[in-house]
Amino acid sequence: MTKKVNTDPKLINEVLSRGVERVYPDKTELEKAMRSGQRLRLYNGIDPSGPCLHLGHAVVLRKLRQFQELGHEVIMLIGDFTGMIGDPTDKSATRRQLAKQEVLNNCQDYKKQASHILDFSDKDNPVLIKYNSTWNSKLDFADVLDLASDFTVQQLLERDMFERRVTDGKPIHLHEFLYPLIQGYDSVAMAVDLEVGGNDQTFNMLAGRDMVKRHLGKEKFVLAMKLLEDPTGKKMGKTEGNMITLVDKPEEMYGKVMSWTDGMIVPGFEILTNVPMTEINQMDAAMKKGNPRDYKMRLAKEIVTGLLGTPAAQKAEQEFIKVFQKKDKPDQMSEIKIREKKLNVVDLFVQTKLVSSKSEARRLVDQGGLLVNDQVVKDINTEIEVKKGMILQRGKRQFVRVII
RNA sequence: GGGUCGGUACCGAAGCAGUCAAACGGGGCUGACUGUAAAUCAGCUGGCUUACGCCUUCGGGGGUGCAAAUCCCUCCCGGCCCA
Repeated sequence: MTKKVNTDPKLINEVLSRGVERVYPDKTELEKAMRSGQRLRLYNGIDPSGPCLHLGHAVVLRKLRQFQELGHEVIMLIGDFTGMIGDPTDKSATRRQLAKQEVLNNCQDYKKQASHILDFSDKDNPVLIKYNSTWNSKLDFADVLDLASDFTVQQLLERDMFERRVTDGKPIHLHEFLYPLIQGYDSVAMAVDLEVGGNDQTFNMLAGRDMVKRHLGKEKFVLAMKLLEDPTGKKMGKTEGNMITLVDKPEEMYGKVMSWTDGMIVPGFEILTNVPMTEINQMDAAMKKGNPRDYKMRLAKEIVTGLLGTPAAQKAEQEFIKVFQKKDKPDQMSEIKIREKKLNVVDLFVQTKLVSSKSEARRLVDQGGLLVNDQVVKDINTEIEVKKGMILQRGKRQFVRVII
């Protein structure tokens, strides 16, 4: 506890309000603690359900980064234990082993991906990585029962997700029910002062707060972040295809941001960039008169810059203007070797993997969605002479270059 | 343990012997339009086939029948109620 933390009230206020949905028990209490010079230990837990972190994670990680910069002790917790028992359909032992391997694989790259945002190698105050299997796998049944006695069934049922499932007559598995306990125990095991997470995690984070109070006799603050979504509640690319992951190419990131609804622009600036709030408010006002597209382009550029740096962002923007505004071709596209000299369109596109089946290729030809060197293919019987450098295109955004 | 309802395509959800590759909604794809890859509108959305048509699919397995997602048997999984 010799390390100094920054107690600048203005900075603290910014950290505790920007992109923040709510602080529990309340903001002033946490503010007081931070101003006192106390070095807080805080963390965010990541569920290793997929191989890639995405922008939703970035929102929370960015908040952690701000705490790191203030000098607080930041932990990135990987929920490898919780992740392993996560899927209720996996019942057999062999499947569970597989799941374990998968979870490990998923975790592997998290550090690398998160290092776009967090600093793990800072000499004075690096972000620490922990795995919750470290302590969870040591608990025995008696320990679990002891922890379980902290809560009543009614308390756990309060979670809206459970409530809904009960009214819908959907199953709730017992281990899902215990999730808040397991997650809450992380807070106890690490003896943290603060947990940061998305507001969808509020229930679990608060369960942890209760447990810390009971077992360690201290306050654990909870900071719930706003989620990445349109203010109208419209979800923002939550489906896999549209989710922006931290391993996406800059061009992809930029393009995906551009496909967000206009309503996402202001929240996006708030939670994913460092553009000052005053400026964001100005833009908000200006946007109502002008063309939101330009502000969205700035947002896309800011986001890519924040994650991958300025050069990448500039390139991505140029590419976007080229391909989508001027309807030109991208500079780089994937390439494929074709052996045959002459092929039917359908077979040709199947080989490039631009389409997944012959039927799909036929459908797309019907719809005018397949192009060879800018020419729309009109007839599925068309024979194509395969030439080097030939450009095959599906729809507006998928290209492949033939290299023979 | 008893009763009862249910398991359908990527997801949600209709269908309950032939006209079912299976309504509808979401998602995805393509097109038109546009300031955008937004919104809106239109089409498409199991596979093979130029097409006629054929093949695979409705929890698993086995039956009945000219014909099954639809009926019967059995197994697996779940909801609700009773104990």
